[in-house]
Amino acid sequence: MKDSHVADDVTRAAVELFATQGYANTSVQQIVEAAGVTKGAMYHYFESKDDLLFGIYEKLLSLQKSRLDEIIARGGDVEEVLRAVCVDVIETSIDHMPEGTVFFRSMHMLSAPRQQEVTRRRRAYHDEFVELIDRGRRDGVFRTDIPVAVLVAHFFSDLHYLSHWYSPEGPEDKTLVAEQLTDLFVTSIRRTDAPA
Amino acid sequence: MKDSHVADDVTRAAVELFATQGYANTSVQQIVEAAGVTKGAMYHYFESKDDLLFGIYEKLLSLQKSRLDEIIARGGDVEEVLRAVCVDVIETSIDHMPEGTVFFRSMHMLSAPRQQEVTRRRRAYHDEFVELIDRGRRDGVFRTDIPVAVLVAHFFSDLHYLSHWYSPEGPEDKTLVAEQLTDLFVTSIRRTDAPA
DNA sequence: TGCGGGAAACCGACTGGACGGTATGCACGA
DNA sequence: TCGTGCATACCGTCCAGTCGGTTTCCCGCA
Repeated sequence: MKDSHVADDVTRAAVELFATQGYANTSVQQIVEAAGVTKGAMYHYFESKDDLLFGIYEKLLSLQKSRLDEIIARGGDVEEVLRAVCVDVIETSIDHMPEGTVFFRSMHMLSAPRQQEVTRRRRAYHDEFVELIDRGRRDGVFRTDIPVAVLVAHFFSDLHYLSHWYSPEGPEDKTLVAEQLTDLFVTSIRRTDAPA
Repeated sequence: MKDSHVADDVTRAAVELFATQGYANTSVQQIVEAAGVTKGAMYHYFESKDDLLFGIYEKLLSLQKSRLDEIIARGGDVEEVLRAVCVDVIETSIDHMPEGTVFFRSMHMLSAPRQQEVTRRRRAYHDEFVELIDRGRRDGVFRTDIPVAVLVAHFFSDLHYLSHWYSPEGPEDKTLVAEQLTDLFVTSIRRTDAPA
């Protein structure tokens, strides 16, 4: 996958179609027609249909990971950092909703090795997130009566579900929703009683 | 779709295969082989592959809706009822994890009219859930600074995500996780300040 | 109890079409 | 004249669904 207007157009069309119809229900023919190119052109830039899908993941994963790193690198109060991370990843997810939809819906359609690669990259994000919460727990800010795995899953679930209910054309404002979901999460994991 | 050992076996095999390989990647041939029957037998009980998928949804939706109705009918303190509803639906989801996985992953593979039917049934559940939270708000128990839609989505997201992280063979106990997730949710939506 | 017959259950080879991927060739700029 | 970028026709495969045929089951009747 290289840079070119063909590759870009194809990727854009693919994301759109995969998100609305699903990966399996979208033929390569449909994609190239929507992108206004021919199959030959497409297969000149991509090795396979699978390649197309992986490219979408690749881009989204890189983006989110680099944003996470950047926010954490800025440092500061744990709760503030966590809030910033949450708000940012929700907003980014909303900005890339079609990609997100495809991501969660079609990951199992990838070839096994590529699925592993995606899982590996996601775990990197996951682990950094866990570390952040752990820091908050050591500082006595976050509750320790619930396993971290559950806490983390509780937040990631919101990201997953976004594409199932949020509509950019709807009444809810992007930033507002991001702050509201973040607030719900942070409120629920904050320690309220005195340390044991 | 009628009752018979063939129909049951086929359904069971289909759920299992759809959950692990995805709907599109599973051929009818694979299903009937796994179920130990022939294609002819299967097509005697089901109209299409699509029918098979819809049957899975149908059963899960009916089950969860009837459990919801029953719990609400018992009545009682709003927060207690909500907790019971949440814990129950999480436990049920865990008990039927393969169905849930298929549900969230392959709904878009259904024919348009059947997708609508599923959406309709889900909305029925959704609306009842909203009503419960609204009651809690009127009673001054739940916060009103966040739209109900966001609150509800925040909970449903946990159900969706379950199949992505929870493993019945893992260290986490089903009931415990259900209670923990419920607690996180209820804690976050409870009103903490005095009414405005 | 045995029999006839009709319907329901079941079998599995086959078909028609879709689809991912390829082979071949051409245009054009360096 | 050579390579890159692309067009187009084509191929092999796979698979949902069908269909003619066979077996099993059941029930009325002698």
